[in-house]
Amino acid sequence: MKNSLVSLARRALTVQNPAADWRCFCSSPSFPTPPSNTKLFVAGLSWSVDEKSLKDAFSSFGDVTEVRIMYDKDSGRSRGFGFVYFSKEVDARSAKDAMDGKAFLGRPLRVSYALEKVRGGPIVVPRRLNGGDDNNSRNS
DNA sequence: TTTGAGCGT
Repeated sequence: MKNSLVSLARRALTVQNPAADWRCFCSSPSFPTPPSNTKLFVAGLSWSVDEKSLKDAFSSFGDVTEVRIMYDKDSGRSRGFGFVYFSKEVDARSAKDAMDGKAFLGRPLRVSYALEKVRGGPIVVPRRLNGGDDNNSRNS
């Protein structure tokens, strides 16, 4: 019967890719363990710091999967900050807690969790929540 | 060319 073939064809077209639906579930914003905790934002780097030395410094606290330093495309020098990828968030936290504030190559190092990259959207920096131009009056 | 808050192809 032709009707049977049509039904089959319709079914095939209706099914499409079930994987697409799964993708939506996987990219749910309410994911329990965000991988953002494994990415560390390292600032305060000297202009002569390379990825190798940075990785060597952070690899002592855990498994460093990758280290990336932002370089200036014009001058080719490092921008003074980079990103360190850890395999475990516990190692990342240890490294952050240990290397944050420590001097690296003569410069104070600042380590914090990297912000999640958002496509086509401004990066939210929860750092400037402490006011700005107002003078802080200390209470004793 | 030289030193500093920051968040990336």
